[in-house]
Amino acid sequence: MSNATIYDVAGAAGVSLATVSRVLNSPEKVKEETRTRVLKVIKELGYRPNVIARGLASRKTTTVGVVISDITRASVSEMLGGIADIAEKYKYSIKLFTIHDEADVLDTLQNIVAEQVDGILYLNDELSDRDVELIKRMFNDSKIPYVFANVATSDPIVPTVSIDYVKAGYEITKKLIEKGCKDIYLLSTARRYSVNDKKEEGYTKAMVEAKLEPMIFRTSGDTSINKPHFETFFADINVDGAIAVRDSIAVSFLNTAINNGKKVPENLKIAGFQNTKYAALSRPELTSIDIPVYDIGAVSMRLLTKLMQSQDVENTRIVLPHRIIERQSI
Amino acid sequence: MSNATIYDVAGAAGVSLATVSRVLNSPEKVKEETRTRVLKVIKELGYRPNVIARGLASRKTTTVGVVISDITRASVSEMLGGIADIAEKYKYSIKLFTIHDEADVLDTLQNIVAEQVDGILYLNDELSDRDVELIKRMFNDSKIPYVFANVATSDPIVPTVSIDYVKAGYEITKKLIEKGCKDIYLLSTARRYSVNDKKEEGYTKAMVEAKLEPMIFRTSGDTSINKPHFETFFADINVDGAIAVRDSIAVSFLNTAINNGKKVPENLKIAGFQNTKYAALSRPELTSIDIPVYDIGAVSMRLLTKLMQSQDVENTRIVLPHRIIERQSI
DNA sequence: TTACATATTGTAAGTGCTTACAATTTGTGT
DNA sequence: ACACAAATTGTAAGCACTTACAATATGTAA
Repeated sequence: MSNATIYDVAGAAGVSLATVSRVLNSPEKVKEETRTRVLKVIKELGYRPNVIARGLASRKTTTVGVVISDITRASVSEMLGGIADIAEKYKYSIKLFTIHDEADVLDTLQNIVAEQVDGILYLNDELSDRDVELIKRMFNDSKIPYVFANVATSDPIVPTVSIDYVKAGYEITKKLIEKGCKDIYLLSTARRYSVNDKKEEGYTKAMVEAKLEPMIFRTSGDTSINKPHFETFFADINVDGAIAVRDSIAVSFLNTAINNGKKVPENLKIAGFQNTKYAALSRPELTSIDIPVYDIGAVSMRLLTKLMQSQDVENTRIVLPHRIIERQSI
Repeated sequence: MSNATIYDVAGAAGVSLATVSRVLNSPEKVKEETRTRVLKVIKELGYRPNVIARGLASRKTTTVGVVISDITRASVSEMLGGIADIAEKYKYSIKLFTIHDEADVLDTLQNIVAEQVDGILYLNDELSDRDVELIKRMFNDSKIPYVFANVATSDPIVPTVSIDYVKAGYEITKKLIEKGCKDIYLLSTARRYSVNDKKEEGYTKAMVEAKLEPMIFRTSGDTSINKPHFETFFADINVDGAIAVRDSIAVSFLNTAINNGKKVPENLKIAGFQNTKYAALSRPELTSIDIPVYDIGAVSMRLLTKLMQSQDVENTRIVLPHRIIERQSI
């Protein structure tokens, strides 16, 4: 079927292959009459230009590489949703690259470059400033436009779409303090993520301002691990407020608390981050910082398209708004 | 940097470009000595073959297309995880294609074919038999190997990796009956999914066998919609057992039930499907059918690689095992 | 009608690789 | 040292497009 080539079309339409190519790429350069004739043949033959050949000849693949570490995380897949929608709109294809921390990052990136993508979207909230610097240099060298999505970096140059995690951490902490909490814990991950560091920064700032002692409890993001961890927590710790860096951690903590006789929100107020489905599916429902993950994906893809088409971009460091979704848990 | 071409390598190594190509593609055909020399130059120049040019010349792109509808669903992203891991192992790249029901499916598929992928993985539990037939014909025409992942089809030929959803539905229903439930509802989606139809089939079979009345309640998969829906449910309906086609629906139902004074599992036993994180994060914890979603992805990708390399495949319809994870909710 | 600008189309040279085939080198047995 | 086969390397023709440049057709004003 649709394995017709541009030659077949040219032959059937009685024109040269260059004309067919023009009909597809710069139709205004072709006389109306022949254009419609060629288009008719194209439709009849079900012709679709071979994307690979086009990519080789034009040195553009209309493909973007999306680099992710763990796709199964809810925030990542939702971001991908936003990316996919915008990519489709601008006719870009998406090539997925997973990167593992054990692996040689530079090596993987070189592979990505060899894939001839037109641009790269890097989603990774675990990136340190040093990583960012490394990756940035690599992409600059190969002159491929790139955008970091949901990466907290202090580099003032790299194109980034994210939210102000420090502010978010500060605000939710302040809110708990206003509600009368004194012993507020931040439930964070054992492994360091740059965005979680920012949340911690905001939390700490609010606590110190209120002359309260900041207390960070680190555990795993895995429910089966953090649950027993939380069990021991209630045995000997005094707590009337908790902010978790992820909703799933917050819900796990909330369940354990209630099983240990705590009343939420009366004795203990809990909030999460991300406003995922978990928040709406807990009992009581969880207060959470809504992070526009889908939008982060969509906006970063949009920014990348501008960069790829070397349009002027006024601001390459976009901070999206967040807001506190107040539910029953505080 | 790494924008060296095969000519550069050939020049620097003092061989023809054909030899360089051989070093990369069939190293046994080139003398040990020159091979090491060429490899050394390759490393020095940081040369990586241009994947696009290679694809054009060899008519193989070592890329698979993965077709999905809604990537944000937990089961989909987890499947993608399995796919990505196996793809990496066999050095295949992944190109993502999202397909919307409003859109012209055939048109989208033709685009995918034009992308010159070596194989296609179709993830979509919403597919009807008629859809499958259509898609199958399309792929056969263009001679591209394909595998359906997590699609329930009665077609005996199409390569598929899935689980026995009828059996799963039957088993969980039977389990509730054994535990003494009489008024067991199946909570399904308003929109029809082929896999949900299978679950319903198994449920109905078990109910009829036990001389109980099968009752299917259809609602949205969206919590904010099904929650009020469930509220009205308890006003005038007698129920002592519920099986939901998704964990998130089960948890939403469970929360509403408890808020309406039901005791779970004493008065009401609830089970879900998929054994996602939601199941472990509900209170009480949710019994659920564990569906090896990651494995479905991994196995289907493995099957596809075999098909792409036209290896003999004994069985192209793979049924993976499921099992009931019994927790506190039944 | 002619000269010239402009619109339209065709020709052919890439794009960076693979691979069939030809040419050359090497090794073997005599 | 020679004939021949096998191993190794090189030459060149694609692969299916894009695009600069050339060629031709068309339109306009004098």
